[in-house]
Amino acid sequence: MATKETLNTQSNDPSFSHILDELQWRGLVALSTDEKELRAALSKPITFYCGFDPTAPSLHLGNLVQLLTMRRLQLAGHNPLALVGGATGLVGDPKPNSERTLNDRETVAAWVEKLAEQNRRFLDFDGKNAAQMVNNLDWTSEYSAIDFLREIGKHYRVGKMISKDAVSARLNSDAGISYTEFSYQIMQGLDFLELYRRYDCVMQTGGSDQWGNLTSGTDLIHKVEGKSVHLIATPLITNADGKKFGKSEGNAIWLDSELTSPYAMYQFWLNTDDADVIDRLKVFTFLTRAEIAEYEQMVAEEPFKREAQRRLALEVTELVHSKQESESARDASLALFGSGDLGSLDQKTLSSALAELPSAKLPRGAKIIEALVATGLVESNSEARRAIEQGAVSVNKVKIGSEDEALEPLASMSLAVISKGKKNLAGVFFSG
RNA sequence: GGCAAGUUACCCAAGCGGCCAAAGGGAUCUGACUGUAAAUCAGCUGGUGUAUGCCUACGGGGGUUCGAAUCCCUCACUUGCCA
Repeated sequence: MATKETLNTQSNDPSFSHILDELQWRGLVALSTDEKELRAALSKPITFYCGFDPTAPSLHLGNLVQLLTMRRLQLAGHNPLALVGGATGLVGDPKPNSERTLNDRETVAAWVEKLAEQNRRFLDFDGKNAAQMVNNLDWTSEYSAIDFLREIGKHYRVGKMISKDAVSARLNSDAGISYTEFSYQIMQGLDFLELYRRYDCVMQTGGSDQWGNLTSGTDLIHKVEGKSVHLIATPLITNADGKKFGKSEGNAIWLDSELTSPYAMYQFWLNTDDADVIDRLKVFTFLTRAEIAEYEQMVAEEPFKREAQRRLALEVTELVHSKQESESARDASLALFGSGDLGSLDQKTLSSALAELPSAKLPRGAKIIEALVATGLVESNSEARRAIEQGAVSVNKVKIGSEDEALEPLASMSLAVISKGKKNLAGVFFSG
């Protein structure tokens, strides 16, 4: 993968003497099992795992928190197992408000492949403490219902299962909960047990919203094997303004460049709130404590320069995509937002900037409305008209007053920049 | 298995024969102010495009009626109580 070189540049901050100290400083430990024991366990190389369920064709920023936590642990000498939920994805973990719709087996299997592929870009699968990929379908598919109920189910008390947040929230909601989703915690417990047996895996990491499912495994191992194993739960990343983190225009930010372009990724991070940017640098970059302290000062003294946001955007875009794509995204952002005068840019700069944006090929003389729809800036003609009425639409940075105005190419070029609002830009390439 | 209540747009939720493309929140989007920030204020939010039109939409299907989100039947799902 193109990001192998990026992996090689990563390291933990040597100013921390214990990996747990660094994780805590980065705000990555929301909950954990007994800290003393955890600290002791982490002082020598251990094997740990984190699971990713195939609920979509790509991982998103929430998963990136997990991936980076795993990577930091790997850099500290521990052995990561990246688990893809070929089995748990067929069942579905309980969401707080609604029952999931089951995806068919082919879809889940295809998504498993995609998630596995993405995992390979964030962890090192070569070298001395190489990561390994595991799929829980490998050990669950061989269980018969009877074996499952006798060997695993017997260790679970319904009272305790019901009291877990994810389940009780659903029991108290209108949606209720199916037996299928109710059983999810048992499957996750089984995963940990199997990995403990097969790989001597003694720690699991995951999101704090999964705490109930994480403890399912430690409890099971304690009962069956009489051993204490460990957990680290990362906090749910939230924004200072209370809005959901990791969404842009209501859509998730995906790690797959087909779903979220490097440019969109860069823009997302560039728009990080001042109040959040330092926390984000800690969680999503490998900058050291000292470097981040410098940015903290910059944010306090000259927030309008947005140095921290720029660095954050560049770093994370490189991490998720590549150095080259990250720099292109940055250059495109500078070109399109910078001077305000697109005419001063040469065709080459502008073309490469537009390549980062959604775009459409249209015949000369096409209507502005057509361009808005064709580029995907709006979803319907009505929405396009509404946007124009609201004064949201510009062509080549010049505001459009009426839908009848001509869609002119920029200067002597055969392209135009069309925008809805300040941040939604698209390119139009004229043919003929 | 029985009884009761419920299923409304992205989410919550009102409406209980015509004035319903559906109140009110929330969320997204847009404008102003700014730093591509936050906060604040304002506006939009089914489609078609200009027709007091038409199409689609109040869980699915069927019916009553000039007219149904609203009444009836039926199916599915959800919740609660009883078994």
